[in-house]
Amino acid sequence: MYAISKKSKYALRALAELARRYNQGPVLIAELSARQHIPKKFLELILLELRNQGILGSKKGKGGGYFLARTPSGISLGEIIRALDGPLAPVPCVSQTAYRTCEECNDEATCGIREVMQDVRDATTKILDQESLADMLRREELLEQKRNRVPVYAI
Amino acid sequence: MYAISKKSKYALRALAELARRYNQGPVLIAELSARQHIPKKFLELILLELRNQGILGSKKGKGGGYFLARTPSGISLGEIIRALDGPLAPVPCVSQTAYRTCEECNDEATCGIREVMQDVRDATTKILDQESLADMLRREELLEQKRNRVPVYAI
DNA sequence: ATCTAGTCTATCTACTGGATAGACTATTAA
DNA sequence: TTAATAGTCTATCCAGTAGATAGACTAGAT
Repeated sequence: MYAISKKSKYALRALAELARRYNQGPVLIAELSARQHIPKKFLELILLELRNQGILGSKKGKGGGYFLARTPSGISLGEIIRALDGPLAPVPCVSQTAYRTCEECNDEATCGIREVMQDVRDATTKILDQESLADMLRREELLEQKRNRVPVYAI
Repeated sequence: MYAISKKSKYALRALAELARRYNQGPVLIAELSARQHIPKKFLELILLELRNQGILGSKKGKGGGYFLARTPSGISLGEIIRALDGPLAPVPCVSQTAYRTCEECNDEATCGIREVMQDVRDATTKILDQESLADMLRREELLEQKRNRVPVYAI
């Protein structure tokens, strides 16, 4: 089913990098592309979209580049994914941000599928809307520490 | 993002109908198609696939048709969706049933995105693998009752 | 035997995800 | 003020998939 597109995944990685370097000035597309192994031209489109959505800011000319428009704790993963992949809901009829009726549903009010899908939506938005870029970086730090405590004894 | 395809949605509706008529003999594709407003030829493919996966049984010839291979409480929504749409995981690198490494991930063990997506996967599989067809029908009954208790006073 | 109904293969169209090319424009440092 | 730099935008492109349809084939019931 694979709900997250490559686009969003690339975006998350690029934004994580920008969050790590928050307040250290603009970062070049070329640099992000190289460090995160993201096709440069594709990344351009992604960053542009994120800028239009108010998540990123940019600066042109020499010394320019992209930077977070807000603090890393003020940007949620849910917001990022919604910006690029649209609504988080598994089916249109349970979307909060882009509701659309199922044309063939005999009666939406008593549809069991819908109720279950609503639960799924609630569960995923709860996670993704709570989790900020800052939270995600914190997770990475913890994972890093954990790995260092459990070294792999191999040559 | 819309994780559930029409195929799965059609399947859920058809299976709900078959669950409602469990132990009442085979049901014709044509009848399922008509009652649930599902394109007949498309439904054929879906039912065939579900049969190959051991979720449905079929009987040929006059008086034939499709029927549930197991009891409605023994078939989970997760199983159905997996059969038609593949793994429930939002990204391949957190799938239990079809793990695939992210080719460009610098270090999967410390990937924050991955950890969050794991949480999302856990949350959705918890719901979908717990919920059986029987549970879903029960939900519909409850919704029905609820509606009858809150009548709409309109002409 | 023959009718009925499921099975299977092939095919089609439209759409979308992922990606690339290249011209254009704004900024800034020299 | 101009050359270099770096972001912006539009146009495409290709492959794969979703959704759907057609028709021949096969097994079973009566």
